[in-house]
Amino acid sequence: MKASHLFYPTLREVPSEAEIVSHKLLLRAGFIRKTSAGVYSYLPLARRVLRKIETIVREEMDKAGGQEVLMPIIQPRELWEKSGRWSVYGDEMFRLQDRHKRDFALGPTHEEIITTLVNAEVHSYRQLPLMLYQIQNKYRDEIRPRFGLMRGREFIMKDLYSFDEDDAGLSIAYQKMYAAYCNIYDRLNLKYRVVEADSGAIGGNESHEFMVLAESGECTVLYCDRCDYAANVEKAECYTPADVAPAEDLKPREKIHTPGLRTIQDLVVSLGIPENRQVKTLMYWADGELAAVVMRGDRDVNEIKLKNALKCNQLFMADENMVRQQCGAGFGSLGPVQLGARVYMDQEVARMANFSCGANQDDYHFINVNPGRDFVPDGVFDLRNAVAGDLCPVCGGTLAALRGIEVGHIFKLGTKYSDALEATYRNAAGEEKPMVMGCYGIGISRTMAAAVEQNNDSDGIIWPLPIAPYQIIIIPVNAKKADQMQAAEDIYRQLSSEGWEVILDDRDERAGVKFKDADLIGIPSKITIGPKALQENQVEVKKRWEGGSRFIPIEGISAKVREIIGPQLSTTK
RNA sequence: CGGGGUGUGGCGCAGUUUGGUAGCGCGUCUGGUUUGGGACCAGAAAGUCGCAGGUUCGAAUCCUGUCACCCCGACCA
Repeated sequence: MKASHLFYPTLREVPSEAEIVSHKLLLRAGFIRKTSAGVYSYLPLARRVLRKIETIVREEMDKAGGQEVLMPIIQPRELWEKSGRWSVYGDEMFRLQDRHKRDFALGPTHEEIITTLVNAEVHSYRQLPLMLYQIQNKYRDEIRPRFGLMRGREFIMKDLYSFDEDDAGLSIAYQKMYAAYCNIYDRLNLKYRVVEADSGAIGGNESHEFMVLAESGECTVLYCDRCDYAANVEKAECYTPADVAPAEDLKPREKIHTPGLRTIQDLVVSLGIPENRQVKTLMYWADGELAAVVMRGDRDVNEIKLKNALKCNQLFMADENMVRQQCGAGFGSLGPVQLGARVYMDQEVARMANFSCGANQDDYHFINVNPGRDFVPDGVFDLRNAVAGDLCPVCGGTLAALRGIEVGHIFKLGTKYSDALEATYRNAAGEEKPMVMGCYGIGISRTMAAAVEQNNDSDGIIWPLPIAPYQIIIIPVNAKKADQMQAAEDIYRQLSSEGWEVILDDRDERAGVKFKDADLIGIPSKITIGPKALQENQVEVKKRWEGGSRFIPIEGISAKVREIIGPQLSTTK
C-alpha cells in the first residue's frame, strides 16, 4: 500500500476527550474516530488489526471444533421475556420499536437467540455435542462508556456457545475453550493471565477470565508467588488460618465520647487508634432487609461475595435516614453491639480483639470490643476484597496484585438457559433432557485496545507482529530523488510479492514527518532508504520495539528481512 | 442517576468576570527556498462561538431552557 493512498489521518495533538494511552494513540494514529459516546468508526488500519485478531480467533475456534454462524442483532422482546432477562437486563439493553410498536432489543449477547435456534433444530443426543460461534457487533448501553474502545456501547465480540449432553461433556468443551483461549493470546503475543472469576449475572458456576496485563486495567488480579493460583479481586478468596487466636487478653468494653468523629480516619487522627484496630459497619439493603457488614477498618467490602453469602438478588447501600430510624445513629457511629439489624461479620474480625467501633449513638464509640463476648453475629463469611500481601488460599504463599484488562471470559452455564428456553434433547435411553451449555466470549475490539495499552512508547504504538496492520514500512528519505524512489519501489514490490504486508511512504514529506508517522502507527519494522547508504547499495532496517538499526545490502534483502524481523507469518487477511 | 467540568474554523486553546460583532498555535491550500526525526519565508481559504428562546441599540460574553461530550462514583466484556 502506498502511503499517499492510505486513509490514515494522523493527529499531532491529542484530542481532549482521550484519557488513556490506547484511546489517545488510536485516535492520533488514525485508527478510530468517535461517532457518539462509546460508538466508533474503525478506519482502514484498525480494520486490518481487527481482522487479524478475528482470524486468529477463528482459526482457534475452528480447530477446537467450533462452527461459525451469524445471528441477528435485532432481537424480539418475546425471546428475552422467555429467558426472563427482558426486565433483568434493565437500562443496559438498547431497546427499539418497529412501525407496529413491537419491542426489540439490540443484542447485548446471544444466549437467547442461539438457544432458541438449537432448540428448534437439535433433538437427539446424536446431534451433540455442538459448538457454534459468531463474531459480530454487540450492544450494551453502558452507564458510562469510557476509555475509547475499552468500554464501548457498540463493540465487536466473539461468542461461542457449547451444547452438551451432560456435565462431563461440558467440562470437555470448557477445557477445549480454555486451551484455545491460551493459544489465542499466545499467538496475539500479549502478556496475560488466566484468573478465577465470579460468573456474575450470566449465571453458572465455573468461570475464568483472561486478563491482558496493563497498568491502566480496570480489574485487579491477585496471584500467588508460589503456586499458580490467580483470581479476579471479585473472586479471590481471603484465607484466614483457623488456628490463629487473638494474642492478647480481653479488656473490659468502654463507651467513650467522640464528638464529631465519623470516619475511620477521624479516629486515627484524634484518638490514635490504627485502622486495623478499628471495625467499620456498613449498611446494605438486601432484598428488602437491612443488613450490616462488619469489617476491619482498612478493608473494602466485596459486594459480590456479600451478595453470594446472603444469597440475595438485590443489594445496594442503605439510605442513611432509614438506617438512623432503625438503628438510632448515623453512618459514622454504627457498630455491631446491639445493632437493630442483622450483623454479618467478615471472618477476619473474628481474629481481632479489643477493637473500637461505633456505639450506635451519635458521637459515641466503644473501645475494647470483642466478638462473641460483646455481640454475636448472624453470620461469619469472607466478605472483604483480598489485597496484595494476603495469604494464598491454596498453598499459603503470598498474594501479589496486578492490573488487568478483561479480554476473555469463559463460563459454564449449565442448564440455566436450556431450562428457560426449553432446549432439550432425547438421550440414548429415550429420556428428554436439558442441554448443558457453556459460553465463551472474547472482546475483539477491546483486545485491540488492550494490545495498544500493553505495547507503546512515547512515540506511539508498537504493534505485536501477528496483529500489526502492516509489517514493514519503507521510507525513502527524499521522495523527489528518483534513485531513492526507484530503490524503494523495487524493494516494495519484492517484499510484497513474498507475502509481506508493506507500506511504501511515497509522500513528498520531510523525512522527519514520515518517521514520526511510521512510529505513531506502530509498524513493527522500518526500512529507510537514504542517499549515503544507497550509494553503496544498502538500506537501513530498524525494529520498532528496540533501539538501534543495521544497514543491509539491497541484494538479497528478502532473506535478510526474514532474518531480522522474523519468519513470515501464516496469518492472512 | 448523583457530583464536577467543557462546548469558539479539521485539532489544541485564548477571549466570557467588565456586552461593541472573533483571535493564537498546529493542520489545510498556493508559490518559493529546503530535505535523515513533526522545516522556513510569503500569501490564502476556512468559524450561524453546541442548539432554542429571551434581555439589549448591540450577545461568544448576561438570563432561561435544551442537547452533546468528558471526568469521578454506583454497573460491566
